[in-house]
Amino acid sequence: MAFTQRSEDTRNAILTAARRRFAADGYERATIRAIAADAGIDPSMVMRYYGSKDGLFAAAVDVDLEVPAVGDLPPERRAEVLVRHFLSMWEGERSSGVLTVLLRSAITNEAAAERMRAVFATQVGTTLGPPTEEGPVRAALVATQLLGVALCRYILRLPQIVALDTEELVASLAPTVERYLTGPL
Amino acid sequence: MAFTQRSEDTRNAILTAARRRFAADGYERATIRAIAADAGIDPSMVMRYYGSKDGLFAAAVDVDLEVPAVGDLPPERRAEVLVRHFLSMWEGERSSGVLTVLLRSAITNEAAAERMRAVFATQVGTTLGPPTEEGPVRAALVATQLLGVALCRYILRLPQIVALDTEELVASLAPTVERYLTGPL
DNA sequence: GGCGTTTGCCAACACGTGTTGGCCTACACT
DNA sequence: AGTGTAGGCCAACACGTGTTGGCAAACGCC
Repeated sequence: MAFTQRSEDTRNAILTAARRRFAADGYERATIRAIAADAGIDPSMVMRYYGSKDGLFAAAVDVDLEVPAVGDLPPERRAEVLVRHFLSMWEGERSSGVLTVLLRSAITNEAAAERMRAVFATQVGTTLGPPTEEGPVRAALVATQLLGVALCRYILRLPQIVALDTEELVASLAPTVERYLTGPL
Repeated sequence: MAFTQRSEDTRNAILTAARRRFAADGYERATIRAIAADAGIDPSMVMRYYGSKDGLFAAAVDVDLEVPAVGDLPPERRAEVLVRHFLSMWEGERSSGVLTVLLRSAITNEAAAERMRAVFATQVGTTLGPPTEEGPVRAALVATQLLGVALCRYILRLPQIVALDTEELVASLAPTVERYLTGPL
């Protein structure tokens, strides 16, 4: 695959358009026709390149969270680093909505939910510190808070949460995350 | 409307089936035909009783959160009462999945998201205490944590969160909620 | 320059959807 | 018992969907 430059270009154009549409409309409402129109090509090309809508979705949702190894940091800094990284992943241009796609469709699509659990298990549960008995539970509690913020801020768009800037969010969330990481259970 | 008993029965049968289908499949995947089949009647009846799929959805998602007026309680008890109430609303049989419907479809359906913001604004934002300047922000922060838990527990079904029982959840979440209600911003 | 492969578009299919109108049936009321 | 009204089903429509096959054009290579 990927011989010529031209094919790679449209391939990426499709993927970008797909992520934007999936992020904006969710899996079911995002139509192949709309994605193709955004990419400026014919719907049948999407099929040729990605096989099916499911195949395109799988490609669009293939993401690396790049969770930093906070285990090496002093305990009192871990929470802040995590919150900052998480927010920057969501705000970042380069992610181009992958996380929105993942979360949004994990909610309506069981396959996507399974993928999300896998992402969590492999990329989050293991990197929060030394593998102790209670590590995964702590990581999951952190996830409830961070995903809750993402949900309210980027999907439901609760005005009060949207209005907060990064620093205010960090100040509010970091103590919570810190307590989940180090406090009693 | 609602003259005979028979019509009221099938009306409720439709609504129950609709809630279950909407909760299980989301707005787009839940088809009127499937809902009608579950209710044991003809698809056209759904139209006659609720006008359209949107109308049915609006009826299915019409919910009262019954948020207790925690403003009257001593501050240190408010968080625990809120968390307990929230969890019991989700676990409760009587809700028959209304909250799942609301959250799940608020994510793919902009109308549902708007409704969710409205529910939050009218039923949550006002009942958490005396109407101060920063009240709504505090309520919204509480929402991020509680909705995050609901998301991970009832929709994504993160194993670590599903495994916790009510008491463990309350013990973990109440301090967070308490800090959002009373701590510094 | 000629030729095979790739890139792309067009038109169409098969299917499932929300929605509608017409018809039969059973109830309620006098 | 007779009759009007409401409850219910059937068949169909119009539409948008994912997907497919065939055909024109552009490219890379000899």
